[in-house]
Amino acid sequence: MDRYNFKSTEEKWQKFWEKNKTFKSSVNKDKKKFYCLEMFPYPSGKIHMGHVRNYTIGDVLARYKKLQDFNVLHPMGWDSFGMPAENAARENNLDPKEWTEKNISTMKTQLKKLGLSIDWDREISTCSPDYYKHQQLFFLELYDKGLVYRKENYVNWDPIDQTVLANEQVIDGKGWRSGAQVERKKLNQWFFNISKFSEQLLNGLDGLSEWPNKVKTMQKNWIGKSFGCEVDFKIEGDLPIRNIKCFTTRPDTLFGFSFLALSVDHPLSKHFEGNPEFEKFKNECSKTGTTEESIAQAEKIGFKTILQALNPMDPKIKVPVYFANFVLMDYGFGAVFGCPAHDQRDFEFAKKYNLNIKTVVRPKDKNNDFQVKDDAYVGDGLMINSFFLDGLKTPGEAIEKSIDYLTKNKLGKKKINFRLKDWGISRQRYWGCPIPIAYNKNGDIVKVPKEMLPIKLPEKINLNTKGNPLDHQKNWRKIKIKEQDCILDTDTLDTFVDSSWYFLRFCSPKNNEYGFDKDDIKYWMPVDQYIGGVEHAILHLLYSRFFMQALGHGNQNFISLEPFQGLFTQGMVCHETYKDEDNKWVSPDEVFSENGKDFFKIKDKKKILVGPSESMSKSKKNTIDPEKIMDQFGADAVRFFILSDSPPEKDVQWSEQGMLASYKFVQKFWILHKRINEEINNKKRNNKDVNLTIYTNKLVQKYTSSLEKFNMNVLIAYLHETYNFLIKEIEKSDIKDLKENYSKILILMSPILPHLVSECLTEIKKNENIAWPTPQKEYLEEKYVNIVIQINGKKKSLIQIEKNLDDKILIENVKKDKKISNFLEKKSVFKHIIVKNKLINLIVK
RNA sequence: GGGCGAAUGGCGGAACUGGUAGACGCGUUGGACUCAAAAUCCAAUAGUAGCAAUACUGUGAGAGUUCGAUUCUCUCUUUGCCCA
Repeated sequence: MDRYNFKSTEEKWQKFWEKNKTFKSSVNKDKKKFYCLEMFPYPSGKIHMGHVRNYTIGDVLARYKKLQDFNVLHPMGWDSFGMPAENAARENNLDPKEWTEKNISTMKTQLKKLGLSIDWDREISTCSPDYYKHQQLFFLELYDKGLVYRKENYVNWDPIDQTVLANEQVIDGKGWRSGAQVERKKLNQWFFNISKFSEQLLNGLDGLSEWPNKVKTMQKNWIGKSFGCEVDFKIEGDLPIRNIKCFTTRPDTLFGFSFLALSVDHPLSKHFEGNPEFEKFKNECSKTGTTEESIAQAEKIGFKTILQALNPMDPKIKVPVYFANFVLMDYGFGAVFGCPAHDQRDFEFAKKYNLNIKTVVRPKDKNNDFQVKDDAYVGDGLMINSFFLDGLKTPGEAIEKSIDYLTKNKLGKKKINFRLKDWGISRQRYWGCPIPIAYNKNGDIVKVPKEMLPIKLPEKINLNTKGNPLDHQKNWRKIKIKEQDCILDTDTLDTFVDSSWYFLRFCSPKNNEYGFDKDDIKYWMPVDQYIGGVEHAILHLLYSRFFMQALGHGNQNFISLEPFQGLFTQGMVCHETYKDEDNKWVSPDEVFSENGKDFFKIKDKKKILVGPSESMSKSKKNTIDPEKIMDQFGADAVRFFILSDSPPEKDVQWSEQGMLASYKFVQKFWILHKRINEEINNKKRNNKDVNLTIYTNKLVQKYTSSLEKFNMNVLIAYLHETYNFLIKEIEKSDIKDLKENYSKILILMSPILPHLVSECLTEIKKNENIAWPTPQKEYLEEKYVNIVIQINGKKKSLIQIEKNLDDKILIENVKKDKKISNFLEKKSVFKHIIVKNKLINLIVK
């Protein structure tokens, strides 16, 4: 018999879908819509297995919903601005645009080869002026709403590359590329006022019932709402400063107050300018990066001032005021009060500068003499040495009472603080969306008028310059706005901005006037199911949620405030890692094994060290090229395998044997199909065997519910099971039933194996309608049931018996069972528990 | 250090609201076909004892709730992710 030719069949169907625009979508208010979206890829060159997994999961869902007669929107685009293009271009003397476009074209071909049900007419690319023009307009809109502002801020500065680094580009305090010690530097930067929406973004999470709790918790922690207190400290000393405000979440520990620490950027610092000691200290501070981690790890250092701060709880207690490297100006008020006994960081600082350490909280199991010794005590407990707070539980009672006291005496007040900071969106890069802002001769901000948008990036420029390449584009920078000579801002937008609204653009990708059409998004939004990697759990998802808030801010026409109704985060694709004797990574292509345990290099037969399975990455060379695999086994088999071995939310191990098994399934299913088709067309059999009908109806039910729950690996198990069942049933079943049930089974399979099934269905169903089956209740109910017989809760036997049998008759039957009667010979039953149609438990003594 | 999750055969993993643990796949073993191999097909496959029917043990460890716990509660161990 002919083997299944996946190559020609897959090509045939892909052409068919493209020619017939099978997956084209348009607004149709008579139908229920389903917006299925996978995170769009960065066009890095080729697709990788992570994409295959992500897009297969999404495609299965999209095809399933389409078969359920939803109006499905399933688009695809390119997150095409970003550093890799600029780096690649610089290294190989290329143009980022050409590099990006070439990659897009390669990857698009590869995605089409996977057989995805994408509406390619809606394809977008964020680096296209057609896209970023609207983004520039959004920027101006937000500027008008007061949600964009400019301020001086610290950045991670690489002194060798003369460039700003993102936090993740700082590794162990050094630049990822140059290896230079990263410095803190002040730069003028644009910010989105995301913190204005902290409360809304936090509360919005409660409504997202179809999001994983894990992601919601991560966002919650990131937003970091804390209840605390604003405290006013009176200051004594020779400077014209009489008080300093500070925020704290632990006002209960004020009696343990032993120093006040200020950021070197605190307004007070202006009194120390020119002081060489202070300047030296400030310089020292700038050597610490800006991440919370680097600050936590850095040695705590301080600069003592001549000032003294008074304890608001007891003004007789006076403590020194320091500048310290671990206090940042953008948290609280740039000032923290030090309580060394109950904060490890303060503890280290106090030890270093020999400051008083007074214990004010004791653990519940210690008495009032408890003294902090080698480490701060940061746990819960009871207050001690704190006058009117003594004996109160902390946190809780003690915090409440201390805030009451401060409020009554006008020394402070309750305050809510958020950890979420405003979103810095300026990047000193070329390959990004230009900021539509210019400056006149006086340096005033001048908005680029709407008619002049887009501000296009200059093309084919020299990238081998220090710092921001756009700084060197003197001609490009010149712009005349309302008769004024201005120069353009040279920063570009963080690429997270590009991805914060692309899901809106997909609703109206061709709209020239605005980023989207109001009616289109009213119909399509929100995204019903969003699918992507958990690595975007915080930033991308939070920024997108912010963007919806910002667009809706003061705009009654914009209703949909949460962009993603359902969220699914899939796990990574892993593979074993290989190293040769020189400790160099070796790719799976260069390795062979005869027994699956010992591996050798193909080239020189030398032994290979097998390392643990890790997520596929180019640096560890443990990647598998999806295109090669598709050429070898076909898209359907790859789709089948990538879903088969693990639940989609967990990591999956790539396995050559598993891949081969999936390929074999496709092949043997085709043979089965040929046999069934032969039966249907040439045999006449009319009998009352309902086994197949019962099986199919049960399958429809459990298959659909597993699919709804994203248990795709279970779907694959059901398909194997179904194959094993069909092969036995094929010559027994009534022909009409065979056709009907087999058609249903094919439709269940079609989201996973779309090419194979399309081919099979044309033979079986000819021109008949194709729709997702629903189970027929009469076949789900059974006459006979299996009753488990337990004795003292342990399974001893199993009987098949009529359904809904009377308890008495059931017990009689149970006692007749050989195994049970043997067991009961010397014992007596004094109780029984019956779970209807399932189980009987005899309690025996 | 804090938060969240996970732990089931040789391996990946199933198990509905507490009710037959190990579905399905991989691997392994035996058999059929073949001169032979590959492919394919059939069978077995949690452990221990037994020729066998069968019996006992068994879901990281320990306790608890229950007629009954992989599932619920507590403690611990290991591990993953996120935040620090």
